[in-house]
Amino acid sequence: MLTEREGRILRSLIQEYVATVMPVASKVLAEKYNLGVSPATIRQEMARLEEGGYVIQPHTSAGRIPSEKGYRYYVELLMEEEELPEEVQTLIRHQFYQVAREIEEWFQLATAVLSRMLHAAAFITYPRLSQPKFKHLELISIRDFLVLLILLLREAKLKEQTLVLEQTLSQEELSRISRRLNDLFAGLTAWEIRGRKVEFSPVEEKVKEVVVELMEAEEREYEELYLEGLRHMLQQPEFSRKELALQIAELLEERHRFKSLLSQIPLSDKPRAVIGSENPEEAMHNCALILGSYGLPHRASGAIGVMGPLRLPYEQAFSAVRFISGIMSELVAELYG
Amino acid sequence: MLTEREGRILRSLIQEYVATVMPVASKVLAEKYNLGVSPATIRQEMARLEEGGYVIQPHTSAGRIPSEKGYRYYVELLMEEEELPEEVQTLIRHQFYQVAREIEEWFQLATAVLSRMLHAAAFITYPRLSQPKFKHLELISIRDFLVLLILLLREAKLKEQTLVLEQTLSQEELSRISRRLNDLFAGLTAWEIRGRKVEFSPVEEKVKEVVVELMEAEEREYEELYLEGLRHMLQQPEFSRKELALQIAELLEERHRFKSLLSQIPLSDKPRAVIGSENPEEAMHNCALILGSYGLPHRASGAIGVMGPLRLPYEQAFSAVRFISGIMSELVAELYG
DNA sequence: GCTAGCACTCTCAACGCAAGAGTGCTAAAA
DNA sequence: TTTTAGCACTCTTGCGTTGAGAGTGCTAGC
Repeated sequence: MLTEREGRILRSLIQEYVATVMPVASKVLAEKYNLGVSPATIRQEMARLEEGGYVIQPHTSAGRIPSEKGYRYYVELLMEEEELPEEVQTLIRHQFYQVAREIEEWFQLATAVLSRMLHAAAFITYPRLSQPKFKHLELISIRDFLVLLILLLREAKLKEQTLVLEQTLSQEELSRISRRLNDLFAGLTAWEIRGRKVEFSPVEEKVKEVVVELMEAEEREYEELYLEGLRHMLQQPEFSRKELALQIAELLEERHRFKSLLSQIPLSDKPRAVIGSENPEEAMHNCALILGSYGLPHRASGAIGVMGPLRLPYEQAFSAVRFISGIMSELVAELYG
Repeated sequence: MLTEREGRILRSLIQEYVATVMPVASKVLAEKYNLGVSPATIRQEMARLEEGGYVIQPHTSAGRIPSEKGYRYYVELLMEEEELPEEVQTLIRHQFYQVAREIEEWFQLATAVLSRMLHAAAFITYPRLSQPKFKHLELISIRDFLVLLILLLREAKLKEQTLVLEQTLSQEELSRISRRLNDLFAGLTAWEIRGRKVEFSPVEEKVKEVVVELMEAEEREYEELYLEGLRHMLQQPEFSRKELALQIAELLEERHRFKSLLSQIPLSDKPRAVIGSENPEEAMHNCALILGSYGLPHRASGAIGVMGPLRLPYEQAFSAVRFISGIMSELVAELYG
């Protein structure tokens, strides 16, 4: 626990560092932030902050930069959380009501806004249910034995798959089958469908199998992930060392790695920060993540967040993520009741 | 037009440069490629190649590197095109028959194979028809006024859109409407649907409008693009200068820019190379593109290709793209008859 | 407890220098 | 006439030196 003055100095130091990306000297702190003490005093305090591990001195004759511990302390205790300015809020809301009523459009917009605002990458996942439920299926004859199965889940998630049947069926027969299965499966989970003890024709049996598989796959993992603004993140000077940038690019290209990373971090109603080596993924030890959730808790919620260098404008990031996730929640609630 | 010996030297030089990424000296050419002449002679020839603009000398005491013109000449006249080795072909074919019968899976695999094989980024677009034709539509009630419209086109492309109606309709009524429209629109193009002079109810009219819009949007541009292996490309030493790498990352993140770039280059049955400044997009003046097509000509064809540094293994790239596009053509033909 | 002053340390850019690589040219050989 | 051996020349690259500048830690006095 830091004294009040140590805290003030740490806060100023972080703000200055976030703005300038250069080690911060005692002199500039004394000049720019009216701390009411001389550089010499600040130097003494900084030495103690360093002892405590909150700041780091790259070399003897340099200023200090915040450490992970410093950022963590800042996020926890020093940050003055604020709402986005009213004008910005209306501006963003406006944009959301101008695009089409489609979840992909919202994703696109949400990530674009976050990414541009924070000069970081932004991402969002599909809203996900712990137990996806069957809503509707449709079978459409493509040609000969080939049939397209379209499966709609309760949470408005659409899946498709082509099937190869042993025999050719007319569109009428297919429609009859899909009507029957729609009646039987309405509102059920994958597990409940498996347990349904009814006589099925071989074709129906096959369709049922595929439906269950698709639903179980859906249960297992986050669905497609929207990611945008990688370029903003990689422009930041901390990623000028090429290997760093590559590690990140690699991680994000292997979507499943990033997705499984997200599912390791429990979501809460408030956005939380994952700073540097707190992150299970080694490639992200030089990054900070602000991760929030949106949607209807326990029904259809997804993750949303930004990813940037450790030197993130944390206040802004928190309020932006909070605000956008709020909007997304409203939109999702409106659409899926 | 180069003499036979100049050609041999240029070819050796390019091969050596592609392998080592360092300016090529006369001595190593004489040693490694049995050209039957001494370094001194090679030096004279290289001086003439440089006069002709086929090679460049980074500075006086360095070897030569190929210029764009040199690469172009190589691709046109010097390259010995060859098939991929038999084993590799069977290996790849095998992989294709192991994944699910789904176009996305094939895309994923095709780009992964190309990208890994050539250490470059690989991409593929959906097969596209000059005139998409209506196949089937489905209306599914979501809640209150909200309806999900699913539109399937002849070329097995699925589109979806939510509609807001003025009134609540039951699933039965929706099914009746979709049956009627399916009968009326079967096999028609957007233009033909517009011309259909039939009495429509307001709801039907609205659905028709959306269908036509979706189909026209489909006509206008390439559909979603699969891109993979950006990391392989950016690992190449020519992209160690950060700005270059960033330009590319930026270009590829703005998908529409890349797509419109692709539609500017006419597709032919043979893969073609777009080298450096031949590319209309400035950010790609340091890249080479090998661009092929696949699918059924004039019916459902898409673009497929790789993108790497100028120093691409051109023979391999051509044969790989040719081979994979062949496989994709077979698969598409099989699926869409 | 705070601060002015000063010595100390470390980085960074500039400079010079020597080694090495590869060429172009010339004169002799084929 | 063409090829080649030999050599001088040029340019890059790496390394060590040096001086300026930045920022600190410490100490003594307020």
